[in-house]
Amino acid sequence: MATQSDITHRVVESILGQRLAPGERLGEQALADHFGVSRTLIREALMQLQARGFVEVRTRKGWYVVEPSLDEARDAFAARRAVEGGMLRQTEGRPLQAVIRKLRQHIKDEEHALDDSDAATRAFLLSDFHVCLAACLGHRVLADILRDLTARTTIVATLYQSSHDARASCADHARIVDMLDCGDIVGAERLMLEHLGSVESGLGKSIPTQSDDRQRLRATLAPVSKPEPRLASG
Amino acid sequence: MATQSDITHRVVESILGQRLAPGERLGEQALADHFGVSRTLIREALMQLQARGFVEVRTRKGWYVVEPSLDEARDAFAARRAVEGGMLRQTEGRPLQAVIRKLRQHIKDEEHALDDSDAATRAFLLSDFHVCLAACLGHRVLADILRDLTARTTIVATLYQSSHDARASCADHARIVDMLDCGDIVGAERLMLEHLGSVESGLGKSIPTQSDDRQRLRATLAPVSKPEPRLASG
DNA sequence: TCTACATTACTTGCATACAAGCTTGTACGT
DNA sequence: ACGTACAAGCTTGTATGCAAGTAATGTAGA
Repeated sequence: MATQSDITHRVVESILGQRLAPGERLGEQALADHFGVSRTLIREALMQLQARGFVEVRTRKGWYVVEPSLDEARDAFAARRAVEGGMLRQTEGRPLQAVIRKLRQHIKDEEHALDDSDAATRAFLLSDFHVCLAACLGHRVLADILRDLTARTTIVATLYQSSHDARASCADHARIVDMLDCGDIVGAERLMLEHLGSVESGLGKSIPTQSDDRQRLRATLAPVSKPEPRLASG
Repeated sequence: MATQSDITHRVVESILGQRLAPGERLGEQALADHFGVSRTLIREALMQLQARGFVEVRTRKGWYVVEPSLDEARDAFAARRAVEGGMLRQTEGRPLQAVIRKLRQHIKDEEHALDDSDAATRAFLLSDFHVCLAACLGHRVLADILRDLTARTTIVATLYQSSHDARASCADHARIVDMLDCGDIVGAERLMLEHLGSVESGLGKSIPTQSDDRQRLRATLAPVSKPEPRLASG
């Protein structure tokens, strides 16, 4: 038996792990069956996710993971630059030893995941670094905000097939922490902005077609030229 | 007949207008009766408001407007400093004429409200300035975030009876826009941080009593010393 | 008079039932 | 053969009903 918290957590985790694709349909009954609860609970969870900007409802048609436009995608990155840049700048003159220790541990986890873990874990950890940074700095509200913002940019990255490499992101993170360790806050802020910029610049290479349904359909109906490595079954 | 949007909007507006006090109880049936809908819709709206951090539910007891602790209050202000400071800094080198024109109009509205309008409108406009700033700069996501953040600090201000004057805030806003007009972004950022700091510094003078119910009761039962100008009825 | 306990009223938690609408499939008319 | 009208099934939207728990009240006993 699952609670609303379980449901919302699982959905957010799936988004952060890039297992839930933008435009994907979330049927109430299907979710209810999956979690073993009634549609009421599912609905309440979806409402919360809607308020956080993860899903949207098309009346009498269904719930869908949001599909940000290119403008909205850029807006989300701009928001992250403002928030994360501003946050770093506000830390000027604070003791950071404990923070740095925790962040180094997080980066170690990222590196391990690069070799060992699945793509979902990798994507999750890379996003979680930014949340963790806020949390380590004692910013609870900003941590919550960044969880939602990174999820949004993760959706964007999934949608526009960001070309940015996981290893590059991890290396960026390490450099940021190094800079913090030097006590160079402004430098760390600069690196953070560059990091976000490079992730964003991987976007826009492939623009999705109008409606997701159409896009989905088109992708499904073009199996010949599709560059997928191999198909497990079917 | 009201939709969820109506309900959430009205609640948020009431919070921004300081008509809904922190700790205030929101009975599902009472809201349902008020809006002329069933508890289901009310519940869904409350779930959204919960996800946005405005209300919390105590199981089998009721829904309440959140009552941030002093720590949470400071955290909210810290978040606003990071977000609004970072946002301003990101505007470096952008044309601001149209933005400044809109903000000047907004400040005019604030000044009018200082003389003519009720306290709710005043409080709403003062908060809305910050949302408007984000929106004028083209930051939709940040505007949404700031709407929630300003609401949270408004709750805080209500709870801790911030001593900061509406006129002072309005003057601060005007100075910030003037600084933007000079093209001095960094100066505007500094003024913004000072503004937020002075609002925050009005806090903590009076610590609220234990339970809000008792506090509310006490306020209700002390009509003699209550400094309200007049009572419309009852 | 004070305390312990049962009862009662009230509130949320969750599921189910029904209404409204969209999509799809089919048959009929042209 | 083609287009339209109609009907069936599935999905969301909303209300209602019942279960579970809390707080308050009244009552009996010391």
